[in-house]
Amino acid sequence: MAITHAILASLVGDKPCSGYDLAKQFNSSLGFFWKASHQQIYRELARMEKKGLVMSEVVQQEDRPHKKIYRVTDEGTQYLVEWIALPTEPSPVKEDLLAKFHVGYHVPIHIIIDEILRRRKIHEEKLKLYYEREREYFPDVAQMSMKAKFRYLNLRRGITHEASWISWFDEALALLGGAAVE
Amino acid sequence: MAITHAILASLVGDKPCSGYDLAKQFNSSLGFFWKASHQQIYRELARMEKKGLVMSEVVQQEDRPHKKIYRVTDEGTQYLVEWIALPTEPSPVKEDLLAKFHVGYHVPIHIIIDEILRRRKIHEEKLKLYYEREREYFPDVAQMSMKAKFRYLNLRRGITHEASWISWFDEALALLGGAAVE
DNA sequence: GGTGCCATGTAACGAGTTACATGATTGG
DNA sequence: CCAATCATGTAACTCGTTACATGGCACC
Repeated sequence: MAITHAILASLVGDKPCSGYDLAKQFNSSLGFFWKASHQQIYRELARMEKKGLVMSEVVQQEDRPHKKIYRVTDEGTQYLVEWIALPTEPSPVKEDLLAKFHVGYHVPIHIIIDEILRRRKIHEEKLKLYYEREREYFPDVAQMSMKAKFRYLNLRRGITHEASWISWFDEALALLGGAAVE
Repeated sequence: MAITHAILASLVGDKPCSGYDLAKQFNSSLGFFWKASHQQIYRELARMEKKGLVMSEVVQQEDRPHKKIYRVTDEGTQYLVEWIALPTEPSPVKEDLLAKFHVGYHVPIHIIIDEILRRRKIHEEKLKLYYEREREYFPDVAQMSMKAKFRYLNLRRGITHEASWISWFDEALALLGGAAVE
């Protein structure tokens, strides 16, 4: 029962929108806390509507396919608020790269080093993107609404997360004798 | 196709063992890169045996239930090594707490603060545990076998991960005006 | 003419969780 | 006597991924 919460949080925290819009958001800003494919989102929205947590309205558009806009019902809002008050455990870890490291000494070291360099780049690009967003959207940290503070903190979580990966990659390269990062 | 890899990595990187043993390990050392319940592990082992990736042998014990010890076949080893050479993407993010933050301004602030303090404690305890293990098992970083280096790096990943959470929690407390951490 | 975006979905499968079930031994 | 540990599993369900399907418009 977790993608339900992510969808509710999105519809309440931002605004009513279509499954298509949600799918896009889950690949960008909402991607800080959740990833989901459009198929999963459509299926879940249908279920949630059956349960009365959201309601939909079809909107016709010119020169474009129709949209099905979903909004959260009172029942859905209550459900979300009650959930927030419940304690949450850290999310379970699933990280392929660490499984590879567990047996890394069984393969030629250059395979590992190459993979580290490749992954490091990915995380570095993401970090750069987050820093840009930070400069653009949150220039004045001292003067922020409550809503802005929470959004800022989510972005900051993305930043600390990516930064911790990068510092670990550098540690790994130093220990395994990989080439210096340009 | 991912728990397969985690199980193979465990059996190859440590030693042949039972589903029960695997389940325990997935809650401790292997827990750095994977979490799995015993039900899931038993099911997956059965599937893997059917595919020929592992083979089992029943071992009778005195005063205890029998054990079914699994070991990796040549085919399984090859499958694992080939997988390691493939690139891996960062694991998808799913973090309830950030979904809560997305709509955090809709609930009384003390609920959020309490949850931050509770979660911070959990991560702090884990970090402490990891540091102890670091001191105990890896006292001499300069002199390590290849295998030890990889194990050490996985532990270090746990450490950087937990540390990044804690620094973020402190940031959040400062911004949201929570009580100072004792 | 091809690629990509807009916008919806279905179907099949594999991954992961929760509940249920059994039965012996050890330790407080 | 109760709880925990050892050790196995089945069944039912939801979550998540991959593949398939449709069809129009915009841009190069």
